[in-house]
Amino acid sequence: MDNNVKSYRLQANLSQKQLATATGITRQTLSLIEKGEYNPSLKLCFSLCHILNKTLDQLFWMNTEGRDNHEKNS
Amino acid sequence: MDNNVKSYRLQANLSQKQLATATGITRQTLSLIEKGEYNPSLKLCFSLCHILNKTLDQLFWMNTEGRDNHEKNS
DNA sequence: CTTTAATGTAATATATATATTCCATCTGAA
DNA sequence: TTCAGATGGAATATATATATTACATTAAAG
Repeated sequence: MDNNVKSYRLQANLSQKQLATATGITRQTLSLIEKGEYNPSLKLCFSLCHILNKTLDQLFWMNTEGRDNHEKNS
Repeated sequence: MDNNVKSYRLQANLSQKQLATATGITRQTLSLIEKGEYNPSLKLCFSLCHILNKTLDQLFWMNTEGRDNHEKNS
């Protein structure tokens, strides 16, 4: 459940409270999401993507070496 | 909550039952997801991505004209 | 005409995401 | 030192995702 939400939030110069409010969730939920201790719904992920102007892959797809690259050009 | 799960499942020549079992969910849940009447958790999305060998964006990111392209090259 | 695979759908139960409220800690500014 | 913003964390309540079970329809195969 790791993600890039925190780094993109900081890039956008937003506090947890600001991002949470803009996204329509609570600060506590966002805090747990950033810490990777949460399993958010897809709809919530979309909301975060929209506010941060990123795609799902940018925010949530961690390309570790364990995971293969899923052959993006196929 | 639209997605490309069904088309990629058919591309992989899998039945709903086969994909659901491989993913660790029930056929009913997969059926509702494919029909867009569901808000799956991110973990479940990851499982589907893994089995179908696709990324989150490939399976769940619908670039309609309503949604902007989030400036992928920034 | 049966049988079976594939899919849609509904009712209920359970697990868990999310909100709400509250408190603690830290940092920077007055 | 005091105060306010930012964050982490816990307890409880509510909403909803998901499983389970069951039944229906359609199409293909015997």
